[in-house]
Amino acid sequence: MSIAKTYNPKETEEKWYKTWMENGFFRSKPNPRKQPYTVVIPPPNVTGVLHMGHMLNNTIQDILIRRARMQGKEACWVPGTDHASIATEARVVAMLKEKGIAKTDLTREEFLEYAWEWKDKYGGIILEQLKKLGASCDWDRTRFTMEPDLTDAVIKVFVDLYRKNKVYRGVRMVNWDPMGLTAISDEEVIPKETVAKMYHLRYFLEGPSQTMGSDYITVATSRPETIMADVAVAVNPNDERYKHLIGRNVMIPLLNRAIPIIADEYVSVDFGTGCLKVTPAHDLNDYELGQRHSLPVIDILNDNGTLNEKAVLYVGQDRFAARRNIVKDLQEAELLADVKEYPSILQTSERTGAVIEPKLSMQWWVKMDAMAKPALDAVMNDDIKLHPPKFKNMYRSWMENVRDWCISRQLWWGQRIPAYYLPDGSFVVAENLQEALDMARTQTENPDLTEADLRQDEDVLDTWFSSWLWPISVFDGFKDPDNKDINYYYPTNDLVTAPEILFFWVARMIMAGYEYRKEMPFKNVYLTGIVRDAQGRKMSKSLGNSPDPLDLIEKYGADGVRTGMLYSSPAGNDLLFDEKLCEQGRNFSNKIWNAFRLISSWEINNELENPNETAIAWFEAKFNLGLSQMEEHFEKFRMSDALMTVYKLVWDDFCSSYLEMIKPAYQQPIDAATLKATHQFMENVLKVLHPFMPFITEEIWHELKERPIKDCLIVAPWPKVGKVDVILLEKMDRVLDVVAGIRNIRNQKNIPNNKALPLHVKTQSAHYYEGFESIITKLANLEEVNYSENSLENAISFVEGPDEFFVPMEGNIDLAAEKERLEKELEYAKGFLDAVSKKLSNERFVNGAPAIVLEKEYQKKADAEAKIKALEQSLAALV
RNA sequence: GGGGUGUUAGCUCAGCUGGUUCAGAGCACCUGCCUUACAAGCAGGGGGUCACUGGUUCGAAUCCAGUACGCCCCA
Repeated sequence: MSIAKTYNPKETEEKWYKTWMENGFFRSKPNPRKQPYTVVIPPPNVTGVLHMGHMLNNTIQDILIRRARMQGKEACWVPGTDHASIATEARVVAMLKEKGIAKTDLTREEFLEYAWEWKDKYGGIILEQLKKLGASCDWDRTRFTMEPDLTDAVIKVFVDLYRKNKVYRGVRMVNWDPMGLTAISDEEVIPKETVAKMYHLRYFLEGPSQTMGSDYITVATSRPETIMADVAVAVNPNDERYKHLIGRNVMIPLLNRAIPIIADEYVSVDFGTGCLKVTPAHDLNDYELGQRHSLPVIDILNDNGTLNEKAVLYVGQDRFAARRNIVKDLQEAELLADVKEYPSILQTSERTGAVIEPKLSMQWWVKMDAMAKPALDAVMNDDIKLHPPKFKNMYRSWMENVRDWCISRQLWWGQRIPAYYLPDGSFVVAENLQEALDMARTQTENPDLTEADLRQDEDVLDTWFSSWLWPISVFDGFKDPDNKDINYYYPTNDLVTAPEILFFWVARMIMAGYEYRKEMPFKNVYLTGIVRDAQGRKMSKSLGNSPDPLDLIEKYGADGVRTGMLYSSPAGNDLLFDEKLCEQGRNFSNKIWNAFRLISSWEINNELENPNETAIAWFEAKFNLGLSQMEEHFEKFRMSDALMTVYKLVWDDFCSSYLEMIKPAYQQPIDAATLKATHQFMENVLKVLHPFMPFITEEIWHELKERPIKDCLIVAPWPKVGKVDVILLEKMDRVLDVVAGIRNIRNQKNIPNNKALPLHVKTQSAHYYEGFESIITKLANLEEVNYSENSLENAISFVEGPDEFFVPMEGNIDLAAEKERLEKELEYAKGFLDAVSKKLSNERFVNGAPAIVLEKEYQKKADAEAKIKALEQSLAALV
């Protein structure tokens, strides 16, 4: 049989993904005999297409799931998408616009019809893409945050929290787009750097002036047109300039309304004039300041950005026209002291380009304090572990200063808030209209109320208000709180997500978990870094620096891309992605492929003795050591290190060392025992590689020998760590160093590899090399090995441990160079001995250091002395 | 402004509660090889004042303080 010289991922990937699906290997159902291992996917946005962040995140989840599955756990990875109200609505609005339809022309119902149509058409793309990556999700469990069951859950929770007084209605500052006449989210606000003008205005003190010339204070503002909404002037309590004025009143320029001077730490002394006019209706910080000091709120703007009658002056003018006019009037009244330019950031609307107006409006909120408490404790006491733990601090500072959560959005795509307003202005909150009507009738004592009298809230709920229920709702834990699935799979095990949403999402899931299941939603949170380009820039569509993951898979194979993603992604650190990493991944695939080719090319000869016992015992030890290191990395969620451990185990130990040791001469057969052991090793190697590189390993698993189709690697048992023969490993380390020493001589002296060399070993303990001689001979291509207690003349030598190795050169030696090399080595050894001796002659060290350390130092000293002696003899022999 | 976190080879990072010849790995680089598993490869090699300054200690990349620079979160 002939096997392709390079691995061909494409058909392999399709074939095995299909086979895994057909055999239901991804599927999971509660199995009391097995330990559950559960991961819920961070639901990608339905509008999304696969980007590098998803690649990293889902590769990691797949690795965890595949390993758990092989470990014999009931592995369940639940996939799904979230409805992404803002993004999806924007997408649908754009699509409608192309068709010449404006959102305002449609009713809510008509719009939603278009939106669902859009979702059905495009919403599944990203999940299909995940399959290309090899993601072994239980696709039968795919959920969507706006599907009926999950919507019911959201409504139920809203109503429940409202009744527990944890949801309330209150005023909040939103980003108002006066042109689009809608509130928009922070994400839709585009900051633009501009040079703004700072106007210095004179506010005269109320009452009789004390001294001439100091009877006013100067307030700096960039928005003079809002002075009519002023309710106070604030100064820093430590500001010597104004301390004496705190508590007095000043008059608003032009308007001549009196407002108080108040003191607040918020005001910075060195910005502007140190006097801040407080306009709670038109600035978020001012609003909070106003709340702290119980100041009134005067809103002087209409929704379209013109001034209303509360402004008294400039009524009906647009805010910018009003600004021009008031500046002129202030100047004429000599109330404008100065105008200064300063760099500022202007917030504009992504939709219309209009300057955003901070505007107070009625919103729905979730009270956070009570729910935050158990969620904070769970993380601080490590019930829920964050990986890496450095995020604990960040988590704590956020949870300790948590603000109430605004959950209403002025959109249509999403779950409509189940609050129903009555004709008298009051409202009821209920799971459905019928219930709402009953409540309304009771509340108003008016049995004649009809459905038509109720008006449901126009807003929808924040998408996070769906996502925070995800680990519970995907198992129908709200619909049926005691069902088999939720009881078995919850709490889930590991969550893999990005640090940016630690608060938005992770913290809130923890809150929901304790609120509704009295239990954490997951035990570990693995936080991945941000995928950046090689220059460290965040990958983004606008920069165009993000490769298309599917192109990469096409080019390097899914296995290659998976390993490429992982090579440089320590937990929580950003990953500087470079296509070269995928290339490295592909090369690794190829390496594995060729190891397989070699093994499968061997003909067996049952007559032969096994000459490879040492090599076999060694690799077994090496494998067990590697496996145990890998398990340790997995325990700590150090995926990159786990991969690197296998990488080196496979490439260096298995391929470069083990296979070279046992490889029969060209076209020679191999003995049965060695072949059997090697097959076993190969299978074990494939197993530990499988979570990282599922496709190639499954392919080789089946190529290696005929197996029934159900006997797939994906469900093969994970190897257990066996005994590690440490002594054997140590000996082989020295042996391989000897081999490297000889190869080095070859390199330096340009001796071709196919020329066999004699080796002379000067040693007191030739038996040390028993069992290894054939290995050294084979790897270094020797013709003979001699042992003696003497040096050899006319040879190049090197020292390993207590022994010295000589390769005769028949006069082909550069004596001077050789001498220099040995002297250099000798000098280093002497220096080292000096340092050790000094340490050992230091009484305080000898008294203070633990016995183990001392012992090591004495050993070091003895080794160094032996080495020096050997080197000196070699030098002597040179002459 | 507040808080967090980091600075180790050209790049990306390990280095746990101070103590092995401790200064490491992968990639990149240099040299020599198309040696019938693999040039997507093999063999070998060079490369770092562990950001800076001071302190604790018999001993510091590791602990402490300060400085510089970077990143993240919140305002």
